[in-house]
Formats: sequence, structure tokens, C-alpha cells
Amino acid sequence: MARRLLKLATFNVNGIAARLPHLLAWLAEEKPDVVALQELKALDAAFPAGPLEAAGYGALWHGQRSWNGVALLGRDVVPVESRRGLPGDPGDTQSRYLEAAVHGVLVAAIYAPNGNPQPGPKFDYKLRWMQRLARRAKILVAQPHPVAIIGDFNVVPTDGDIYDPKGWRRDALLQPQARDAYGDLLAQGWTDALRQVHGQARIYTFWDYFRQHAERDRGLRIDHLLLNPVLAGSLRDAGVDRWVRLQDKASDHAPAWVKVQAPPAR
DNA sequence: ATGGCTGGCGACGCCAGA
Repeated sequence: MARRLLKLATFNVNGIAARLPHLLAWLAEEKPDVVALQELKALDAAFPAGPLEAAGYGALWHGQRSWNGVALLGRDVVPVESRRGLPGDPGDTQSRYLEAAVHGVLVAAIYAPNGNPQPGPKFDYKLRWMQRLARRAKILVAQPHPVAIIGDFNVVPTDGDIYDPKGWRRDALLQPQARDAYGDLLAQGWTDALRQVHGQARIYTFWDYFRQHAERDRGLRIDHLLLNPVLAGSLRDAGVDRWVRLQDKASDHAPAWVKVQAPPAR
């Protein structure tokens, strides 16, 4: 008997306060089971736990004033937290990593540093952060249960993942060191779900606010869903809810998602 | 090579995003 499908999604909301109506409309329409949010840009006290609970979602969140901030939502359940903050640098106070078990999947929600301008200290921080992520990912990939790392990686993996690689070649998101860091993750055994499902087809998750890039589909693929081998075996579909990006007052990212066969209850 | 647009902050312009 076929088990039901589980939909896991990641959505950089670019401000949870400004985007709550969009988030609620998307949840009602697409009914994802697990959601990673990035760029809350809000203190913990300002997180809209009430409206989300009313919409049927339990939540964990790790906020921060003005910038960053990540959350995990579970449909009809509160995620069970396993880690808050990326290990490896006690001095790093930026809220970019939250890990929890949700619906039988261990999910790491990430918001990797942008790294611009490069070269410079922000780019150095980006690369160090990615190295720390790789150390955590190496442990996660080998788990005997389903694991996913989903979020805004702020890496354009190849020139096929952006509408204009030449125009962006100096950007931190396209630098060889950033791409190598992403490649190192894949080499651990993670499956890039969107590429796995769509081959070399053009697929974007971010479109900047300039020159009607969203409407013209001039975008970047920087939000990724990585599945460990246990979970990759149950991958059934993947996609991007681009309609969200075409709404008035939208985030500059759209939700990206996978559908996997739900792990057996235990 | 640059600027264009947006959210948050906190008081009108600046920082950061990607």
C-alpha cells in the first residue's frame, strides 16, 4: 500500500511581519507539511506564532533584530528541536540555523550568509560558515533515518542556475569558492532535489526587485533542498511555487519544495 | 560599471539584501 506524500518546503520570506499575509495564503493553498522560513528580520517576541497556529501550524523560531532569523513549521505538529545555531563558532550570534524532527524527518533549516561584497570580511564569514555547515552535514548525511537540509544557501551552483552569469560573475553567490563549498556538500552524498527531478531545465527560486525580473523570469536558483540517501530514495517530486513571487508586495524568493513518501510512523 | 527596488530601523536617510 502506498504511503502518503509529505511536502517539505523552504521559503525566504524577506521579513515575516511584511509577509505574513502571503505566507498564510501560500500555506492555505499548498498545504505543505514541513516549512523552513528564512529572513524573519524580527525579534523572537515578534514572531506570529498565534496566526500560524490558527492556520494549523506548530512552529519553532530563532529570531534576531533587523536581520536573518529562521523558523520551522509543522502542519498539525510542533517540530521537536534538536539544535539551535550552527556549531563551530561560539562567537557567531547570527540566527541562521535551526534543526528539528518534523513528521519523521530530521530537518535542518538554514540561511547561509550572502557574502557580498567580495572579497572582504563578509565573504570570509560566508566561506567559514559553509565549512561549519559541511562539518554538521557530514554527520547528518550518514544518519540511518530521513534527513533534509533545506533553505537559502546563497549559492548559484552553476552558470545554468542564473539568467545572466556574465553580469553576475563578480557576485559572492557565483564565486568558485562558494560553488566549491556547495559541491563539497553534494560530494558527501546529498541529493539536490530540484536538479534530480528536473535535470538541466531552467529553474529559479529568487528574482530581484529590479526591471520586472520576476515577470520576465530572470532569476537565480539559490534556495535548495538537500536529501540524505535514506530520504532521497523516497523522493517523488520537486518544484517551485513561482505564483507566490508574482503576487503584489511579494518576497523576492518563491517557496521551493519536495514531495517524498512519508516515513513510516514509529 | 552602475543603478535599479525592498524591509527594517527610527525618524529621513541609511544599511543590507542577492
